[in-house]
Amino acid sequence: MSKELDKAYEPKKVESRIYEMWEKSGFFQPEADRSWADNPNKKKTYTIVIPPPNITGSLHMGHVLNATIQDILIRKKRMEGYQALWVPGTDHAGIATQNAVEKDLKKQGLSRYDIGREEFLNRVWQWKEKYGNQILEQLKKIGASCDWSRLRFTMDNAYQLEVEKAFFHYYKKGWIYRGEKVVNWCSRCQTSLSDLELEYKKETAKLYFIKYPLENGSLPSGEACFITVATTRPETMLGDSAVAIHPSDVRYKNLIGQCAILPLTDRKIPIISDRRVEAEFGTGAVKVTPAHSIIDSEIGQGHNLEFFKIIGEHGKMLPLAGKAYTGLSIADCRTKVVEDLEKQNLIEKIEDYEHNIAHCYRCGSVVENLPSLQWFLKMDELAKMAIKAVKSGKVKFHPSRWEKIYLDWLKNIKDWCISRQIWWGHKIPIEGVEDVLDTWFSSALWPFAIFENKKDLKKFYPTNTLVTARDIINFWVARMVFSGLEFMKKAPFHDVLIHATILTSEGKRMSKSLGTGLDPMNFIEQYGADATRFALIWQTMGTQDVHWSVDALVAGKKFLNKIWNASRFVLQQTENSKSEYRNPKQIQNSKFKIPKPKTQADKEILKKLKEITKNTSKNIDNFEFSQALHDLYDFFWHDFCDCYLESSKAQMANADLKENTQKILIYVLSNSLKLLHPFIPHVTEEIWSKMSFFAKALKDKSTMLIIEKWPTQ
RNA sequence: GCGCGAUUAGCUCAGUGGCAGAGCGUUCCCUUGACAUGGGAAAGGCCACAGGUUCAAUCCCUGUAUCGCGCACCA
Repeated sequence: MSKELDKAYEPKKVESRIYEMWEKSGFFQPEADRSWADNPNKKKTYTIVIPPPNITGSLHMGHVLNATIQDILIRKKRMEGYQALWVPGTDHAGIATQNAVEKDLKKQGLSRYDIGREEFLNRVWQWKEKYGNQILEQLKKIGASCDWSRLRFTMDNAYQLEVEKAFFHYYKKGWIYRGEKVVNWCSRCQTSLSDLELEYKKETAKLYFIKYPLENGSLPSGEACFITVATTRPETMLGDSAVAIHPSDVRYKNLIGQCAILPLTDRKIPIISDRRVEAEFGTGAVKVTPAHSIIDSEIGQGHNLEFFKIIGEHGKMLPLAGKAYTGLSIADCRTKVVEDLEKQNLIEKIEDYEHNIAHCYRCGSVVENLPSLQWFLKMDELAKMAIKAVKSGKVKFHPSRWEKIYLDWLKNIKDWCISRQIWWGHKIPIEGVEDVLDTWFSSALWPFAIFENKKDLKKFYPTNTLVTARDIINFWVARMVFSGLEFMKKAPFHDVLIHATILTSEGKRMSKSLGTGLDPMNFIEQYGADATRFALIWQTMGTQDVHWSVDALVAGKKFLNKIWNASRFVLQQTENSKSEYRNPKQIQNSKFKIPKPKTQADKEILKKLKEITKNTSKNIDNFEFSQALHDLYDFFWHDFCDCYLESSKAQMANADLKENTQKILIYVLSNSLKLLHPFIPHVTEEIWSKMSFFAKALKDKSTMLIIEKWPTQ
């Protein structure tokens, strides 16, 4: 026979049909009825909230790995009888989405200012309708068993209320304040940025050594009459308020308290000492520009220096820079300042210098420092809470080394600039303010803000496991922890699983702009979702980054075919059997007896099955997914197919052994399918349904593998 | 500057204080009734380098090199 199963496994014929079947069954919802009784975990919940992808893009390889891991965890818990809930959703992603829509507008020759705030926001919502769900459809394609009835978006009405509540909660505590501080400013996005939103890129620049004349004309030695400072930003000298040196720097000891004449201006600026100056850098004397450098602003505050804001929000020089420079771009101003200094012979030398320049993480423009009126959230108490949660073990990182990234950031944290001067986002709920909140302010509330009704909140919060990528440990994980502690009095999750990053086969970062990105949808199209899941998990051993290789996909495809054909064999061999073991009702019955071995081969395979059952559970619980999959692969391919299936052929020719062998075949296959199901759900469900077909029980959805009882021995 | 990770077969990676492993690739044999997307066999490794601990080190310790990644500085 083989009219029921094709000779080769063809995912395209199967996957979308199976997914629809699951969706219709309602089994993605934790409330769904289970067919089997005496479930010890019936009252327990197991919850995962998805890291909500941005509404700007489509899934990349990292998303697929991320989702596959969550799906493995959820599917196993579901089969163990838990009320397993995986909440899906998307993030409005303030700057990122706004930029995407602006780019779209630009094609029509428009800017957001041309159409105004209201119309612009309309367009963003239209964008969200159009593209926002694309990524969710892709999640379905890979088999993610999310509860779609609980789909959330960070700008849902109910969610907006939670954000407002959170804002006022902090506000009333006095933890949110408004102030003029020197912040990171992206002059393209026209908004402030937090420290985390900066990306540093190495660049070769010029280091200019500029001579500042001393007020009294000469050093006590009577030789030089300048103090030389080194800078890569000569144009910012127009906003200098001081020259600073390290207090213990003997070279300049006598100059402290004196003044220098700031060239190109008519200002006298004091020479001060400050421990933050590094004596080894440049000449050891540094120009202090309080308005355009964060560290200088701290020095400036400490010494009561004047702040000259000479660079504006659009990256143009302001009047305080002086008449000759007003209106120039930063680059033009630099050229002119250098020329003017050279005319006066005030440039001592120019050296090449390699350093890091801050760029906007969303648009890539160079970030300026400038004083700006912004909202801040006090971080000292919140950071303490978040540190304690990890140190006390209430929140656990896997692998634990990521704790350090988290703790180091929190230990040295500054107040969080939470206002952004963009239009798309949660408006700051204070009269007369046009700013919106940093997108991460709302993401930080995700694990509880998604539960709109109190019953759900009580039942599913705190969640169990957070599965995410390392680059948002501080952006997101840390902020969720303190938000959860502050608003819910409980950390939002217990385990934080930081998974591998998927790199190209050369070990390069996958990136659209570099053209090194691979679209996982192409793999799913060509090899199927199960093979893609297999390939990702197969390669993600330990927590090392993965050098993506198509070989693993091929291996996955072959393995699926192997399972398919082994199943075909077992079904053929048991087609006319009267064994109760063919009946899924029996298979799923917890009282289902383990067949008795009659031969050495029987004994071997049953022993191996017992081992693999134990190990698979253990490995999944320890987040060792790849190990679990490798072991299952070995077991199924070598122990079951190469050894037992071959032995079974002879055994079935023996009338005394035939029926018992059939029982064992069915037993081992059905347990294998269960163990494999979290990893490769479609093919296993499809085969399972064929087994049901032989028992003429297809119509009963309670026989679906997705809710089968997870094997325990 | 500080820290983290890696270095094992041609490639991608597991692994263990006591004969070195997988997938893919390569070579040879097998068109046997689940599967040629298969089966059987084989070749291929000074486990980065140098010291140390040990009866024994690829594994533990110290150092070096190379690659990758964070953080800080980035005047």
